[in-house]
Amino acid sequence: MAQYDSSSIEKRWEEKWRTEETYRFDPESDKPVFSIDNPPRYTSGSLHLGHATGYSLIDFAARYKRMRGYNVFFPLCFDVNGTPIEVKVEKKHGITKLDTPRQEYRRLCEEYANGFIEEMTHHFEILGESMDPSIYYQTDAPYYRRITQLSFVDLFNRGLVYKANFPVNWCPGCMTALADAEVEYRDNVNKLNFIKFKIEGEDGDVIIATTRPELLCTCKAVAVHPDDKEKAHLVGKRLVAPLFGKVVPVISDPKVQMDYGTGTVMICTIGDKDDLEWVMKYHFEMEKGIDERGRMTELAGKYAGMTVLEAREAAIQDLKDQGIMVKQEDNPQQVSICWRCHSPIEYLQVPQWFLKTTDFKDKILERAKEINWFPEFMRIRLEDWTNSLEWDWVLSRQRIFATPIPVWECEKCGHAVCATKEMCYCDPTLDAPPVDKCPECGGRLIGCTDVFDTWMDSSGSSLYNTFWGRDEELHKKLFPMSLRPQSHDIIRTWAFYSILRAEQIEQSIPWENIMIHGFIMAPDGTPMHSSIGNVIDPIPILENYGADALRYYAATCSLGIDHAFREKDVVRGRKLCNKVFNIGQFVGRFFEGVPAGMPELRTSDKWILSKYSRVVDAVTGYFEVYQFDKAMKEVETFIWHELADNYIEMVKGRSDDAVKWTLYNVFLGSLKMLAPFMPHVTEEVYQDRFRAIDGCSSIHLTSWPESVLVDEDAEKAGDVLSDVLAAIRAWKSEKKIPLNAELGMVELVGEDAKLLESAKADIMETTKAREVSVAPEAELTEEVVGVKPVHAKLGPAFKAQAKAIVAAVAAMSPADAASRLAEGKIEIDVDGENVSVGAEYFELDKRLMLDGKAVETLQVGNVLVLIEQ
RNA sequence: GGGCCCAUGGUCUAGGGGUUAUGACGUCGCCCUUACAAGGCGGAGGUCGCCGGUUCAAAUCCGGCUGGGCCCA
Repeated sequence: MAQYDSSSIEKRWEEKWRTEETYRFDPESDKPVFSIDNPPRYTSGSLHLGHATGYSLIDFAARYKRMRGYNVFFPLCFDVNGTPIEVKVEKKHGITKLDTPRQEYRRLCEEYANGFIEEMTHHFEILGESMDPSIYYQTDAPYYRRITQLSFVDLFNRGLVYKANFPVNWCPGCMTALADAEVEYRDNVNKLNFIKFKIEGEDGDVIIATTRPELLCTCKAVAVHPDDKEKAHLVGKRLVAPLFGKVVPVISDPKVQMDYGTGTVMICTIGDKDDLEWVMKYHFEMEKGIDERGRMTELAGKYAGMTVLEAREAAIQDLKDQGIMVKQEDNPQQVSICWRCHSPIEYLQVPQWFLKTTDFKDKILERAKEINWFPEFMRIRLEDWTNSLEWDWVLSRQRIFATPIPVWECEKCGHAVCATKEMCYCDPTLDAPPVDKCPECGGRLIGCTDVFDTWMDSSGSSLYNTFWGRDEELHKKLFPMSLRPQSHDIIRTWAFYSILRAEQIEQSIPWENIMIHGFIMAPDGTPMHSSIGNVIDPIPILENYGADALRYYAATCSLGIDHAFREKDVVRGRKLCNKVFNIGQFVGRFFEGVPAGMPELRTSDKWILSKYSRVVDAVTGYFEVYQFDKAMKEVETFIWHELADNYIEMVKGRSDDAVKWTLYNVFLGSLKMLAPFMPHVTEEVYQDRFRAIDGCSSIHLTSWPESVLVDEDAEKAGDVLSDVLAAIRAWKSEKKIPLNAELGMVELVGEDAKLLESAKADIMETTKAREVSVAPEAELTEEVVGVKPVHAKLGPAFKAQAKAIVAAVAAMSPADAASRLAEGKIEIDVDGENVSVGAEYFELDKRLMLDGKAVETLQVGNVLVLIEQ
């Protein structure tokens, strides 16, 4: 009759937790701290199923640690920075950053992003996440940006920051650098030009294919594939590029596509993404053939001043005129264009700020080893990434909605003056520099308009969270943090940069542990994309099934790998809520007058307590290594199948102290183990059934359960008992006898039957038998019905002969084999060799027989159950 | 193309050399039993992606292939 109604119940407890500040981190407390470097949620608005799952996994750890007595630091936080918001704001208001005053542009971005925060905070609440608003932060706030700037000042003063040229996506139409997110693609067909390069010092020439002959003026090399035997002789030679007469080497590189064009490609600075990669890989000197306006530079000689397209046409004409053009082919390609003005994008070198990173590779690898990775293999990804680094971190971005780089530069000599620590937070486009004039040449200082890569902000979260730069004492106490939770796609960014920053600022790891979860896929296992239209909105799922049910699904997602969404698991979660709720409804009546200390227990009580104790140990172990899926399964199986299906079914009719005490403790402990996963339903049951006795204001403020007793004899007896009861239930089911129908006598015979001597009352109550007896063995005859080889012993002892031994024994009748084994060993002929195999290599399946009795018989392990109806 | 990971009944999943391969959902049959029919009991359903190798023994270890996921500044 009773059903668990998630919607009203969840809301009630969420409100209580909020108003009572149940999850508040206490900076004054003496308890050990467990701090979580929670991923600040990006303020994009809608809640994604992946977020719902990811943050629930983190919450499991937070709640578990709280119950283990830790002062848990789990901040509510938001990431409010960067290009995606700029792009959305420009679309929403129909503006561009070029035609909007800087401050106004920032204000619109802030307004837009902040507009989501209330709703997103609400999302966390209805998911039951135990984040603490008292340690709230958002990454666009001056108090957060100050930390980014402070750390930069430190790095700047230590000489770890420098300025150099670096290629960026550049839009000649808008005259601005573009983030990758601002680049769009368009299908296009242009000409692939086959042109002749002379081999230096030889007759003969080589034909290369290029779509960008205007860039011959920046040609750096010609590349062929290492497997290309026809062209192998060219490698190491030098070619003379036409039009400009540049002499360039021939190199071999596996990135060359042998079947494209002639399989010989020219590398320029910089025509396309492949060029970019080669330039970075081989450290070619970068020559600037195209300027910021999209016109050819002086390097292009007679083409200087022309637009790229004009220069290309002119170059093609000249190549044709000189007889260097062999042929032209149509070439379908994707061209990168600006999302604002649709101009083709060029890779252009512009001055950028760098943070020294490659010098720290070894340190980062060392730190990565000091951190515990869950799962372990994720560290390999970080190591591979670190080892593959070819250049330093480009810190600067030519954007607006981010943390300003606190630097002023001399307009005459370019000397850079950094802000003092006291000045931070500051905005050099508004604030005055720390000195009036350039200390080098006395020139005017101009505020830097560049901002930081937002990873500079994000990677400082472990510093911000531990009060670095704000409260030295607290920082000492809190740093490094305990846990970084994150997804696997941002190992090379968030995890990597966080480790780098902690090393550079604190010569330390940022956190002791890192737990990395996978992605939630669409039900068919493919990624969810709004463009495909297969995105699942978690809100209706929350409304239909409740947060605890969705969290149950999250718990089934093992760490490190991707999971297709399974609504069926959410349904299962709801059923588990209902089950737990109903157990609560039912067992409450046992709790009147629960004895304080452990009373005299029956075997069945010891059995469930012993099982329970093992489950507590197993679940605790799984939580310690963030294996929530295994912890969940262990708790669920125990509550549902051992506690409810077996023990409660068995003790329904009892009301003694032993059953009261056992049920109270086992169910309370089980609820507590479930509480991190399903905070609402466990709170409901706790408040309704346990609070008056246990006395805590919330189950989430109680302490984690401990094992009570381990009694192997009771467990064995209990296992036999539950097998016997299950067999009798199954037998009734098969005979179409109602389960609650009375039975005459149940007699138990055999080797293990005596274990059940103390459980006779339980059997009587559960099976409704009028009498239960345990019979002596004498009345039985024993028959061997099977002789099973023990492979684990046989294999190592007999190696290659094992197979023949197994076959020979299988060929004998079980009775025959058993009678030979009864004498100690069996003689077997293996390829003419007489092998003697001892009885210890076999197990016997026995059947116990009672002749001439008109009863139903059930064989349960070594126990023969006789039933008189 | 490179690195890491994944592939197990109809579907999803556990298991990482040694009895009869785990569980959920679905499916079939039975049961209103002093909480829960959103429940209980029982059954059917698997060449553990493919091909090789190591081993007395491979779902499990190794190599290759196929398909999928994330990342590659």
